[in-house]
Amino acid sequence: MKVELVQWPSDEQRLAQLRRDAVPRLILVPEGLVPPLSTDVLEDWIRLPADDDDIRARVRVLSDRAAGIEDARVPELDENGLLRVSGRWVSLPPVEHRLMIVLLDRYRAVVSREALARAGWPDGIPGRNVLDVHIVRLRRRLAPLGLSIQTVRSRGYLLEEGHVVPVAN
Amino acid sequence: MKVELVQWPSDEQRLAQLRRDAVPRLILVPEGLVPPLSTDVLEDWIRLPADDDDIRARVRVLSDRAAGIEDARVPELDENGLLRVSGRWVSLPPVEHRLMIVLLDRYRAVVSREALARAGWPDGIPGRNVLDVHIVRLRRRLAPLGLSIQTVRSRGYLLEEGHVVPVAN
DNA sequence: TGCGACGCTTCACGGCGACGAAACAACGGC
DNA sequence: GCCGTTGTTTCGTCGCCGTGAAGCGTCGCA
Repeated sequence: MKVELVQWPSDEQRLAQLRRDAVPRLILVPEGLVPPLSTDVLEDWIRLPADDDDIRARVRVLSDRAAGIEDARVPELDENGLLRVSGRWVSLPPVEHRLMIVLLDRYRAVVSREALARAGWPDGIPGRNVLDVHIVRLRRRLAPLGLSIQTVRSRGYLLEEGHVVPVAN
Repeated sequence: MKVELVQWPSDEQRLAQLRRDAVPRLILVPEGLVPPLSTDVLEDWIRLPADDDDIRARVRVLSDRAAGIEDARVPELDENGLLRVSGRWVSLPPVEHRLMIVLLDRYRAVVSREALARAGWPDGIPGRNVLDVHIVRLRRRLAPLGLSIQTVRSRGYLLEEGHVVPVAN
């Protein structure tokens, strides 16, 4: 993941934005100025003037950390129906658990309604509307984890990271 | 928490030990040498010669991070039924003690009701509802320690740090 | 352009089972 | 005796799941 270089204190506003967006960043602090401190593991700073290799070293570490956090963002489903993503979790009831297995198996790809129906109800689907209802319920349960199910009309559904709606101030 | 200062590369062995012990540490790197890099959030380095304030700043951040991790550390249960977490403690009666052993063994993972029943009553469970009642009592005892037992419906229970529930409007 | 068919979303409802919690009684150590 | 622990009963609550129905946009077709 790309690491942003931030001039201090001239880039203060940009720094605030990068912090909100959880973007890894290295703050360049001129001689004589106090660095802005944070325990955020995606933030680091370096005193100027600095060796290019030192800057590269700190950028490298930040980038590796971001990659590690990124890995933690891919959802994991255990055999008990517990779905974990980036530290948080929800428990999925039996039907939604079975649906989630195939959705995760084809993460970011389309899964047909038939495939979902077979996964959710191996003994045959009870009603014509059941799948739709369970998709709605699954959507609501996934939202707090930052996951969303997209509809691909007349093709099926697709699981992906939720879209972060830009907050209008 | 105390942050260790490490001379590089002369303190290399000590550094390895500190890493194993998860002790926060700041590595002092003389001019011209390549710093040892790690994504460990409890490790940082600084190029010499450095301003005392800069060293203090980095030590401060490491210390704050260690404090944050300290708060989240896993609870410990001794053979007398004393449960300690972040300085505070409670004493657990026999049944709850045995339940707690398996809950801690699978910290943050689901423990089935059957497993809990076997742990709590090795000679067979007396009644149908006993486990539920003891879970309730355990919950009340754990709450002051910031621990909570989550229900995973029809699958079991799960022990974790208590949730600070963000109040919705 | 207007209309209906279709696909999808969402809600409200009822049945069922799992779980929560209070209240009470029995037991035992200090 | 007093208090903490334990088991039991009982009742209330909540989650899960299927069903019916209303709403809405898209597409095909006359």
